[in-house]
Amino acid sequence: MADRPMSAFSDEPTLDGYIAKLEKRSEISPETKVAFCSLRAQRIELASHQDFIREGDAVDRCSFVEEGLVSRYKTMRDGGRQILSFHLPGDMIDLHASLLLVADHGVRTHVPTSILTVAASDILALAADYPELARAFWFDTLVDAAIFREWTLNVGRRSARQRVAHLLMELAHRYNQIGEGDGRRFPLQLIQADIADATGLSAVHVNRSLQYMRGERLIRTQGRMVEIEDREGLARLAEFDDRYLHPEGPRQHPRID
Amino acid sequence: MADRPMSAFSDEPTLDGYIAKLEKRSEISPETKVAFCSLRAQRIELASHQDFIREGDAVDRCSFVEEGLVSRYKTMRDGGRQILSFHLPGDMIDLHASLLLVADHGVRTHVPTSILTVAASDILALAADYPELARAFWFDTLVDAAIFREWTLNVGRRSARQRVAHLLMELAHRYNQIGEGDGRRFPLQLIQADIADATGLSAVHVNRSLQYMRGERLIRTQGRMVEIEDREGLARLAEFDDRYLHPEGPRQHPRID
DNA sequence: GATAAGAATTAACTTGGGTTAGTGTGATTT
DNA sequence: AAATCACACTAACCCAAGTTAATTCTTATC
Repeated sequence: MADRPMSAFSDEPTLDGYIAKLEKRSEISPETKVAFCSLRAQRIELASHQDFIREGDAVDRCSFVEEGLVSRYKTMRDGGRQILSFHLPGDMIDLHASLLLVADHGVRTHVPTSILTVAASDILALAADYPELARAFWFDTLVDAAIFREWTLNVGRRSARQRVAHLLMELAHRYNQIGEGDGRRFPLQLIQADIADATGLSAVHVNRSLQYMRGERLIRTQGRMVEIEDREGLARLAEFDDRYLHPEGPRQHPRID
Repeated sequence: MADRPMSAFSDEPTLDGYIAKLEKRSEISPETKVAFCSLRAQRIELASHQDFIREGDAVDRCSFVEEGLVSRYKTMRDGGRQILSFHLPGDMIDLHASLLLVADHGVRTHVPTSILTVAASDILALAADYPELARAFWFDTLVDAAIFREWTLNVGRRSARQRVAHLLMELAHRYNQIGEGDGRRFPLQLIQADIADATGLSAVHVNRSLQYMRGERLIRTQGRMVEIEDREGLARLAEFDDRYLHPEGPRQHPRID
């Protein structure tokens, strides 16, 4: 958390992070921006490894990560956990709460995290009034789905080393997208048991995989920071292709009258 | 295919199947229905095990399954395939084509299949004019994402037997939703290698898993038909909970002015 | 009804990753 | 500076699932 000092938090909860993300993808008119930013948001501050939403909870608010790191996960009867996605600052989580009524998965933090929540009904009303936003929300949902597909491939068909390598590549890319690091260095705010939960492996085997990658000079770690030493090598190992992250934004000017 | 005779195909491609699906979830006004059904659709007839879309293809049309069965999949360099989802008659596939430009996965048939395609720009224009439809498309995308999440759990954390059992339960439910079978019997239009691709297993191990389930009197098979003998038992084995299929439709009357 | 092709099944053997039960190690707390 | 805690790391052993390859069984097709 050293990179983003607590002093950066304004007292008034603002949704600037998400707007910044939208603007990277397509132009947003000033009116839309004003309307979105005037949503009444509530800030929630959570400690590390805290449940924010539990599976089965009724949900009526959508949430954004302002600062920190959260994951969405499902659990098995035997306690096994599968992490489904990670959400970095500026990400909207639980956009689905706007249309679905019950959470089919949990959300929890991995570091001290600040979350902003907005009433789902406000999001829907806004989507009805500003087609630009409706499209942006839909696009967000589509990218979400694309990432889930890639994760299904990851845990379904890749070897342990590939799975861990792929996760590291994804995180490096996504931290880069939000302006942290250069696509090679990023703060790995996860313990090895978390990586295991995300990759469908045991913590012990995650450790073995990380050591293999260090031994092959693909990555280096110093404390919580990861540095990708050999980008091509790691990408080759992971069969990583960043297209599924859809950094380019939605199709433009789609209306043909 | 015996259940749905080829004669059921009208000569004019119609999108009735999808409309029927939407109407199960929420009321659709007659005008919206007319507007949707007047979309210019093209029908494509495909043989069994044919690629319809290949990974990396530029996509500018959205497609619906009229009759048959298709899957979306990703492939590995070594030829390994991971099926990401199945699509039954009435399902919209590649709704994401309306906003994303390149397919990040392939689509192929498993039996002779008839597909209807509509220009992505027409879909977007319609979504802009009929908020009802925009919401329906978004909801569809959310349910899609929910199914991908469940599949990630399936291949990431469940045992081989559980994975296969879970897939059978999902298919039984979905065929039931579209009025085929009673939730116990359904046509399994997949070879064991397909099940392997969907569950992240080898075909041999799928065979072992199926035999286990037959031995435990959980399922019975006759040719391509599967009958679930012990619904509770299979659900328990699979840890199946149908909520992720969201049969209930989207949140109603969400607008609060 | 012979032939061929496509699937399902079986068996023998291998292996990647899980499990258990530890031992470091560096940060906090007292 | 001892004690505690959380996490990283190791080693020994095990097993679920993969691999290969041969053998039925089914289904089309001629």
